[in-house]
Amino acid sequence: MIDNSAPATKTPTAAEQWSAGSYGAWLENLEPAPAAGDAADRQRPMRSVGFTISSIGYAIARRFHELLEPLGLEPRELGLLRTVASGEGLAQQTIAERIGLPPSRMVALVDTLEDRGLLERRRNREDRRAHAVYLTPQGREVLGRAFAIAVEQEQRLTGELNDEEREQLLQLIARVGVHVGIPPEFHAGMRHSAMADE
Amino acid sequence: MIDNSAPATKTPTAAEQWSAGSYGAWLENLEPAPAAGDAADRQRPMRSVGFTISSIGYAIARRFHELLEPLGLEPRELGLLRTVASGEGLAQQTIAERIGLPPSRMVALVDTLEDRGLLERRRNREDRRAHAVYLTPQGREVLGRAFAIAVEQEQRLTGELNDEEREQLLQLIARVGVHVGIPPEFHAGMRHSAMADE
DNA sequence: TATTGTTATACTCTATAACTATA
DNA sequence: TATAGTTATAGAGTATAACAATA
Repeated sequence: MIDNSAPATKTPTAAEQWSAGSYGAWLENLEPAPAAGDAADRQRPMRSVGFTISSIGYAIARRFHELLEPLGLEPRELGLLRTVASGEGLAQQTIAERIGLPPSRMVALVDTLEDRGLLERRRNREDRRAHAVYLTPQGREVLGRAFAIAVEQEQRLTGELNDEEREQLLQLIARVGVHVGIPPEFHAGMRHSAMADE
Repeated sequence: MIDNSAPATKTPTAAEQWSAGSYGAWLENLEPAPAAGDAADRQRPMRSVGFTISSIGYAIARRFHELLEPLGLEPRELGLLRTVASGEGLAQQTIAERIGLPPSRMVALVDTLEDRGLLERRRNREDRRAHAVYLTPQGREVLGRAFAIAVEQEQRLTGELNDEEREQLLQLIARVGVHVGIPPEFHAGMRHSAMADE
């Protein structure tokens, strides 16, 4: 049996946020969906910009996740490695704050990467409460390989666009993104507080 | 303590897929990230098409989730309502298959919407194992309101684009989407089997 | 008394598989 | 024996808050 008492004001999980259903599908016409049984109609791509960006964006992120698997690296772990690389010696919680993660979640995240020898914690001498986080040489190497994978995917994705089209696409998306607050440095999925008010 | 024995071959959760970190951030240069402490640099938008689409797409879906809250409707529930509307009287598991959900998950989903009076189950007379699912008048009304919300968001998102630019954007994204398998009818986040092989 | 990092805990979402009732 | 739907269960991911060490 299901508890259905309250409409739930809680923080939405990533899964909830992403299963956006097919909200833009009606934008073509007022029929709520293509006729049942007509498989061809159901294959017709959506004409909603919002729906299309979020759906394809989801597929791209999932694909990247798969591409990263040979490295044994989760996208979130990669995000952490990169953040550490951007300022080695930062305190654990400073990093957590920067990428919008609660400190308690950082612990396990850093643990696994430290166990794999990709980064290391050192006690800060001036404030012995704090852990300064550093990349290991191996961490730097893995970071480089992940970089190469990202570049490859980008090239595959945009391979058939010429430079002008690619620039055009980036600018058009950016103009759409303004209305949800362009997520600047870190992927919007990494933190839950990046939403603009609109 | 964390079990870090295996690199995890399991099905990634939506959260894992989405927290793509900032994989495209390096595409501008080989520096793994803007210099620490330089807040202005960290605000600089990414120049990676893949990163940008997935990050903004995430923000759009999350925003839509928020916009839907006054209706007390989750995006996934909306997806179900719409699918039911596209073929009323379909069996529960037929719908599940169509939107790529395991039958067991359909149960609670239909339960909550039935409890709220938005749809109803009727026993199929010819096969009394099957539940035919129908919208109620109230369900139809909520569907209409959700539709209006989706249209509003689309207009806000693309308000400053003219028709030509909007069409251009859709086509450019579609050309990128080909490489991850364009999710046609349902949002890629709704099912886990929509990935193309590339 | 406040802060860094850690651990404990409780809650949600999920897939799998066992179960029932019909066929 | 197979299928539609349901329920039970176990696992992962998460946020919150209590905790220890240090300031």
